[in-house]
Amino acid sequence: MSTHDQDPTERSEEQELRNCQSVRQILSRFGDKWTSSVVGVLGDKRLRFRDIHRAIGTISQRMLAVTLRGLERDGLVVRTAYPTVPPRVEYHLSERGRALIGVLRPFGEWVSANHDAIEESRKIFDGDTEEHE
Amino acid sequence: MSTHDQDPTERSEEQELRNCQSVRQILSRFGDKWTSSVVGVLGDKRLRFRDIHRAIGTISQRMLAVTLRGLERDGLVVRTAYPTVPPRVEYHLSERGRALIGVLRPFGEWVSANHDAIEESRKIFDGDTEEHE
DNA sequence: CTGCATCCGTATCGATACTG
DNA sequence: CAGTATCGATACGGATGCAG
Repeated sequence: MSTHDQDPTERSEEQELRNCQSVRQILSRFGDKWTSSVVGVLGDKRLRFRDIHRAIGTISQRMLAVTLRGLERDGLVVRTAYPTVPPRVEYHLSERGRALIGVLRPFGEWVSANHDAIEESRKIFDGDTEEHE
Repeated sequence: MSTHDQDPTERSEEQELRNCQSVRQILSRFGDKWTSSVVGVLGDKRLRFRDIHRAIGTISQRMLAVTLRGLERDGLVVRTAYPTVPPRVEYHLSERGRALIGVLRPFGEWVSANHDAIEESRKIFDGDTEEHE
């Protein structure tokens, strides 16, 4: 995973574990409740806080602020504040953010393609375990 | 949430939002604390509960059971129980599971490549916000 | 050996109210 | 407009004990 591994037998477990943690950190950011929606709404656009808030509709101001902070902290979103009255703040995806969603796209397509099959697996699984009662 | 969307001009947005939810569901499974470790340990092998437990080392039995149930429910892992005494249960990745980690690999490589840069962004961000005290 | 039940601490989320 | 502060509800994770 880390580099192009030419050692298929046994690459360093230690490094793989560390790597696993990094991957999980990013994955859990996108696995949280709002990040993917925010990134999806942003797309290639520059949007104000209010516009993102309205576009998503069901997110609270607090969670939008928290989500944007997290993305900004990782350098995936750029925040631009204009010192005007009333204040105006714009957000847009950084280069890094755009690259990341590009890498994530094949994953999204796979999920779309397999969504129905996964749903069915869940139904079957839930049905089977219920029969124990 | 997407049900009240009354914008007839942009139908793709609606579908994209629904899609977003599906993607997030899978993403949050892999974003949880243990799934990626379990999948990583499994690899191409068939392993018993106990072996997975030992391989990860720090996971509790409870969380391993919960994680495996979740993966099995989505059809990503296959569980095989032998009715012996003492019981013996083996787990291995399904075809679907293998396909999914294949799709996830480019993501993992991207994270490895950008891990240091992200770390630095966080340090800078945390340093800047601390100055407010 | 497998893995569920229980309890408990912590983290996350959401609603509301408030500030600059 | 763009947030922060506070609180309560819920979800998640870990330790322990026990059953099949």
